[in-house]
Amino acid sequence: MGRGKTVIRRIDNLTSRQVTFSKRRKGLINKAKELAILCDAQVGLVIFSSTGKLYEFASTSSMKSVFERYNSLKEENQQLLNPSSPVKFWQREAAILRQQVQNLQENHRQLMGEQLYGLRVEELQNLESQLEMSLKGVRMKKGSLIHQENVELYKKVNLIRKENTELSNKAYGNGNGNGLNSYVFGCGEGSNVPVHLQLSPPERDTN
Amino acid sequence: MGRGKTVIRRIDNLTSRQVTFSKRRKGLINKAKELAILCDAQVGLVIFSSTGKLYEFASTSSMKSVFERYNSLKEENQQLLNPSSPVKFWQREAAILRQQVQNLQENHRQLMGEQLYGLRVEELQNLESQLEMSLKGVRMKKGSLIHQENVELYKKVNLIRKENTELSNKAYGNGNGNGLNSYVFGCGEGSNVPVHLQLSPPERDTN
DNA sequence: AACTATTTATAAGA
DNA sequence: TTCTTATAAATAGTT
Repeated sequence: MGRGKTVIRRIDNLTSRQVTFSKRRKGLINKAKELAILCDAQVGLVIFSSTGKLYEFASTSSMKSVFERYNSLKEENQQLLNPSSPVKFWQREAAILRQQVQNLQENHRQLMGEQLYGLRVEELQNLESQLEMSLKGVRMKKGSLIHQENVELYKKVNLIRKENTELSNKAYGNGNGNGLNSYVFGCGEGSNVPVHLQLSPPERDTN
Repeated sequence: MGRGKTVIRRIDNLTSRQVTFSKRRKGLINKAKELAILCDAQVGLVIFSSTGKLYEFASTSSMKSVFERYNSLKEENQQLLNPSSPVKFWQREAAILRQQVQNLQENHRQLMGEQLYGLRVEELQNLESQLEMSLKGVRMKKGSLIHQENVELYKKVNLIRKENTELSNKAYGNGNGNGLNSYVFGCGEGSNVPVHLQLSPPERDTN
C-alpha cells in the first residue's frame, strides 16, 4: 500500500527500515486494538526493534495476564496425561462460567434493546411482553414507594403540627389560643405560610 | 476499508463479529509477519477469541523466547515462565468470572422487574426510563421487521398474480380473458378465493 | 468462500 | 521527523 508494490524482504537501507518500522509498528498496534474492541478478543502484542527497543500492546490490563492465560492454556496440553488434575477441574469451571457470562451478557443486551438482529418477530414479541411486565413491576414498586414516603411525611408533619400546638398552648396559656395561631411558630424563617399536605395522587400509568 | 466506514466498537451481531474476527485476525498476523521480516524485528502476538480459543504468532522460534526477552527486559518475575501454580491462575479466573455472573444476574433480575427491594425512587426512575427505551427499541425493530416481511410478501403475491395473468392469457388466448379469471388458477386447493393484499398499517404505538 | 466497492495503510517524495 | 499524496492492501457488506 503505497507508491509502489513492496516485496516482503528485509529492507537494506537503515533509514528507510527505521521509518518503515515506525510506521508499520504504529499500524500494527492500531490494528491489534481494533481487533480487540471489534471482536471482543484479548490481544497481547510484543515488538522488539532490531536495536532492542521494546514496544507492546495488551488489550487487557496487563501483558502479564495475557502471558498467564497463554501459559495456562499451553499447560493444558501437558496436563492432558493426568485427567484428574485440579488444573483441569478449574479450567472446566472457568469455561462454564465464561459461557454463562456470555449468555447473560447477550440476554442483558437484548433486554436493553440492543443486539436485536437475529431475532424473529415472535421472539421480539416475547421480549416486548417481558419488558412490559418489567415496566409494570417497576412502576408499581416506584408508586408504592412514593406512596409510603408520603404517608410517612404526612405522619411526621402531623406530629410536628401537634408539637407546635402544644408549644403554642404552653406559651400563651392553656385556654387562650384556639390552636390556629400555632402556625406562626414553625421553623423560624421561610415557613410562615400554612402548609396543606395530602397524599399525592397515584402515579399515572402511561401504558 | 470496505463497503462502509466502520466505527471501532464491539460488533453486536454474533455472526459478523466472528467473520470480522477471522478476517482481521488473519490480517493482523500477516502484518506482524511483514513487520518482523521487513524491519528485522522480533514480534510476538497472542490472540484469544471471545470464546477462549488461542491464536498466536512469534517471529522467532517460539513464543517462550519472546516472553523471556520481555520479562528479562521488564525485570519481572520469571515464575511466569515456569508456571508453578497454573491452578492458582484458574482459580482466580473462576472467582472473577463467578463475580461477573453474580453481578449480571442481579442486573438481569432488576431488568425483569424482580428484586427491587433495596432500590430508591431515583434508581427505580432510571430503571423505568431504561425499560421504556428498550421497549421502544424492541417495538421499532418488530415494526420494521413486520413491515419488511409484508413488503416482501406483497412483492411475491404480485409476482404470482402476474404469472397467473400470463398463464390465463396463454390458456384462453390473448384477446379473450379479461385477466380476472386468472385468479381461479392459483395453488390448487384452499386458495380459490381472490386475495386482496395490501401493506399492513403501521404498528400502533401503545406508549 | 468469493467478490468488489470503499476505506485504510503506507511508500515515496517533499 | 512530519506532512502529503498516489497507490497498494485490507476489508465491510454482499452474493
